[in-house]
Amino acid sequence: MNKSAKISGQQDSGRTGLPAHEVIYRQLRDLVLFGDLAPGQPVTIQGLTARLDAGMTPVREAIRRLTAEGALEFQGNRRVCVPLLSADNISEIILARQWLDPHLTLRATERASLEDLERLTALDETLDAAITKGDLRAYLELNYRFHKHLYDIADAPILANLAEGLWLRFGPSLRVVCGRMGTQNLPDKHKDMLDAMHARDAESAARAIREDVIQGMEQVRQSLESSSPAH
Amino acid sequence: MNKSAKISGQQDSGRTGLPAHEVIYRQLRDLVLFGDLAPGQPVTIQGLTARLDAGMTPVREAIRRLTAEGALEFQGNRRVCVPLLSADNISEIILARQWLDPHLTLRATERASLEDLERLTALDETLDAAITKGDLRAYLELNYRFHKHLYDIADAPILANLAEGLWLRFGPSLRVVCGRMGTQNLPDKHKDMLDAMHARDAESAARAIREDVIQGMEQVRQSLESSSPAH
DNA sequence: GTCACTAGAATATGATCAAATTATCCAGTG
DNA sequence: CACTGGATAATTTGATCATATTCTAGTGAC
Repeated sequence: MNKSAKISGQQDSGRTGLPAHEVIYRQLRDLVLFGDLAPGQPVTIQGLTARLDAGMTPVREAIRRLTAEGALEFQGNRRVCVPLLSADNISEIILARQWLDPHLTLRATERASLEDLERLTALDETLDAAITKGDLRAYLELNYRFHKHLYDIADAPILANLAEGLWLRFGPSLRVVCGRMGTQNLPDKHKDMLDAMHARDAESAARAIREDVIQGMEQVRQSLESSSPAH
Repeated sequence: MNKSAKISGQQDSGRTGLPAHEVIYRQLRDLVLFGDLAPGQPVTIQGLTARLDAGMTPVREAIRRLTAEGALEFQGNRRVCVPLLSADNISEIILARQWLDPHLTLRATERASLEDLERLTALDETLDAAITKGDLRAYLELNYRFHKHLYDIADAPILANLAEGLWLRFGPSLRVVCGRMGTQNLPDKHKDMLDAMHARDAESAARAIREDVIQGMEQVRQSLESSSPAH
């Protein structure tokens, strides 16, 4: 009678057809991406099983994936934490995005359908609303989704994957910096970019995105530089 | 008497202090990197537990990590396989490496110690020996280690990580192409690059690496293009 | 300040359930 | 009578959990 007890075994306590480790991965990724986890904060398996109400195995696998993507960091002694980026690290990310984002924008401009342009415009308007309302969390998520949609349009899965990995790396630091400075003087070259895309002027669109990236990331770099000045 | 049987529970049947999942990860990564796994080949968890003589959990985690890095691919229906790259995929990788590798070489030239240069020279000589001997596997491994060491010298962990991820993606395809063409007309601009590094001519070194990358990767792209000609 | 001990967290295993692929069989047709 | 097509059964493989084991770090005593 107890031999066939409800030991469970598998998934889908929710309604999705997705495996649990996939669901947990996405939840944890969003936690990192939108700054719900602070840089330097330890990430424990048991803490996440409690926080996300999940089993140990799915949480383990999600942590492994995020670690491989650079969103989390092995601390040597089997501990995992959210990485603390140095100013040099940010410089690397700036360099990479300075090349990746314009290139993807170039391709996106050539391929974007009218629906795509409408979707981007709508996202940007919601983004503006979040800024004026001072809703930091919404800003971070919408800004990500704006760029993410741009990547998707570009139809270059590998390059887009690289770019997304960079977002995972600077997400926590971005949150800290924005939280420190408020949502006022945030960069928004999106309008210029959208105008250029509508005109199918790929070069101008790429240039606008490049400025958007540099402006935003330089603020992060400078903030990081002043908060940990000496080595 | 059997209750306390050798259920084991943990690691270190070898001698290393590394956790099993780390060891398995490296083994599986090398399998992908050096073409021991063919593109399209299914990767089963139970197959690997048998092949690598490991438990299920470490194998699972290794697969998750490699999947996150793009070395393996979820096939939707919970199956995992080695990715089959299209010519477009290779084009993306060429673009990225065309930017990444020269940049890293630039930095490496500025930072390389004499020991580093000696090590690179030694690696390249062993590489030449492998080519003349026609030892494909050794060529693949040494070529990787040559570039990897270059990345390490550059002292840019994030950019280096991106570059290594690209190697994982084209490793299996590279093996197929090289196996088809033999080890004769393989690119080797390493000599020019090393001369430039010795002279601390970073620009020339970067240019040499760029040609090396383009030559090698273009062969892969063209091979991919002819083997799957239609859209 | 060093060392032993303890508490807590991570690693790894095997058992068990679920799903997907493969193999098998039967019916209907040329 | 041989052959194709579809449905069902069997096997293989993946997903998840509970638990045992081991390592790390923190605590207190000497």
